[in-house]
Amino acid sequence: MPVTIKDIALKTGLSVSAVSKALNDKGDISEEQKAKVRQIAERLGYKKNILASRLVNQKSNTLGLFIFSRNLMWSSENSAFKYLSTIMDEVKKRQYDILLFSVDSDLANRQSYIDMCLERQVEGVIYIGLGSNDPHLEEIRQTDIPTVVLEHTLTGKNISSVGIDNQKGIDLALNYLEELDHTKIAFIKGFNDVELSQVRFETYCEYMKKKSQYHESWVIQGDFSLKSGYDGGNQIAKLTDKPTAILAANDLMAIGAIGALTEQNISVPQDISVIGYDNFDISKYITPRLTTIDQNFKQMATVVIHLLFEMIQHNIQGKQVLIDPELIVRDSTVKVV
Amino acid sequence: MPVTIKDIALKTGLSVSAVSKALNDKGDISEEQKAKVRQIAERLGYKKNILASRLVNQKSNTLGLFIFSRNLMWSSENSAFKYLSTIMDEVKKRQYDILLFSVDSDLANRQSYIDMCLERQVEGVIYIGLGSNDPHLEEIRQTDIPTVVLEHTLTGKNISSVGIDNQKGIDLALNYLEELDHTKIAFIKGFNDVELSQVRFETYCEYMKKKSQYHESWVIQGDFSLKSGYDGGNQIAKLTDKPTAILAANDLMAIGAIGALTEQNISVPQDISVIGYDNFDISKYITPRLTTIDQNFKQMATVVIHLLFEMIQHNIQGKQVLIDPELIVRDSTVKVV
DNA sequence: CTGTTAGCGCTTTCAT
DNA sequence: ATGAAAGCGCTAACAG
Repeated sequence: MPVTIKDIALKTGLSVSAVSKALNDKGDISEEQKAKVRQIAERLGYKKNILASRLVNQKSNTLGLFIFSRNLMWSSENSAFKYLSTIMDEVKKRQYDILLFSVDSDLANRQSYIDMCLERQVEGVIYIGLGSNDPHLEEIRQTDIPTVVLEHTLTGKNISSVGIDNQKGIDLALNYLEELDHTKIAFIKGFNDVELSQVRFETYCEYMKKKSQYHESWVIQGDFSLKSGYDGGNQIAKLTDKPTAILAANDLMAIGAIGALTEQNISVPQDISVIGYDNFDISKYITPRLTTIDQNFKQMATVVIHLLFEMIQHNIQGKQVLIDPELIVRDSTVKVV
Repeated sequence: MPVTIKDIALKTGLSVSAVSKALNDKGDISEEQKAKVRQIAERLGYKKNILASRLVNQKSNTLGLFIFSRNLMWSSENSAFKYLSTIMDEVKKRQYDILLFSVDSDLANRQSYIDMCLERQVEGVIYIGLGSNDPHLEEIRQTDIPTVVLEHTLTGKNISSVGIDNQKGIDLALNYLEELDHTKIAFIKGFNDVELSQVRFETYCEYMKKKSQYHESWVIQGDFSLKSGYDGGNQIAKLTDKPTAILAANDLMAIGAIGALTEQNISVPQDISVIGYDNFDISKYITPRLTTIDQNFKQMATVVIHLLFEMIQHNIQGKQVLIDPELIVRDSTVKVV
């Protein structure tokens, strides 16, 4: 049996409420008593039962965190982790706890995300990697719990969303390739069911169609994994009408593709230029060093927390924020000869 | 104001206790009433306040999770994430919640990890990436809360630890290099203050000293990051008495080193063989494909959860488990000519 | 300043 | 089968 406030009351001869006041350093209690209580508490090894205090305070000081795309997560190839450290720091600063929620891979069996949060009195929720056809999307939009969605736009009274301006990012890449005289550009897509993937692809499509250079065979379906990029690279290697450049929807697929091309004796960037998206740290260290689009994960995470607490504490309405991406030129892209 | 059990009691004309029984599907309540209660609850949008029920049940159904090495985490280059998905799944299966604890980077300012857990009535704790000179180590060892430590051996009445047999892993690598006739082997170390790093280095030391081939200049201090591997590679490139092989304490440093060597026109593996440790997914896709030591992260995570719940539910004593590593031969290593 | 009382939302004896 | 009452550990309003 852990020691409670009651035990301290008995030992000190004070009332429970006096002890509570002392422990919480309230004003209406003498310094002597405070000292005494603290000393006894220390000696008894007292630890406050935060669950109980949260119940009476009607305040959980807890945030819920959902991370999706588990398949990617498994291989630590998930951008979610890029945000995590910043989120943890910022949340801790504000004295909140984080409940890390899992989601059943079995769609049908899923309990409502909102219910999980409601039952735990969660004050705010963060979603990372939410799918654009997730069955609970509408429910999330309707909820009263302040919510921030990363990498996916969602509007609603208590919803903010933070993402990269993917259209701008892809345009950045495409325009750069244009400067290098590339017109035959292949695209390796990510998962179809996340928004950022759709936007990246659509931006590519529009550009290529505008240039009358859109060819089905240059569009490769990937899933953001290294493996799918590798497979994509092999597929492109087999093409008779090869592109001069490949734009991948993320760095990992770009790296996978480069691996495959290299194996097929197609050299990057001499034969084919490759450009990624994400600016993962590793992209700077592979050979050739990868040209890519930078996302400022840390900035995004900071904005997420800022928006969330604005909603929680000041009841401010949700906002949609798009962060500007940046082109990082390295060695995997070269001018067409 | 959220709807409570009391509201349902009023609406149904039943008592609070009857409603509680109905909601929890207990035996001593008629089926009709159960149905009625459930229907009203549904209509009112009732959600159980789990905090309250945990308080009375004296059971938090919550696990604490600590992830250290934040500096690495920040770049998603942390093996911690490799375990995370499995841990989340297994914990969810058992109907437990996970509290993700942050640790102040400011050592002095740190609240005791144990206190954080105690206050939240956490039933079990998992530590990933605990430093071997963490100030709270002794406290962790003393705690009554069932605890599992990953990647670090720690013994105590309620402590289990799960790790890779790092000595075996490094021996695997070294023996393989020996088969390839390498005698001049450099080593890129990780952080000095985590156990796995120490073991990996010591195993290398012993081997080299046994062969009378140990040279200070072949030992490079890294920190597990790509960058430090890159710097290490540059350092090695400058050596007059160059090694014929580099063993890095993890894949990321190996990849960084390869990057640097390549830039210095030292080709891997023709000039220098490189071998990593971890078998990160990416290692299969870079050029040259990296020879490395595999750690079965998923297996490790499964063991962690198994041990933890054995301790929590069956009061079984903690165990120290070492998982066997495996050598993965790829293209970054070659026989000395 | 200090103690008494009530109560957060839920569960569980124990009568009825 | 149902309800009254007590209580989990803590805090807050109010009296004294």
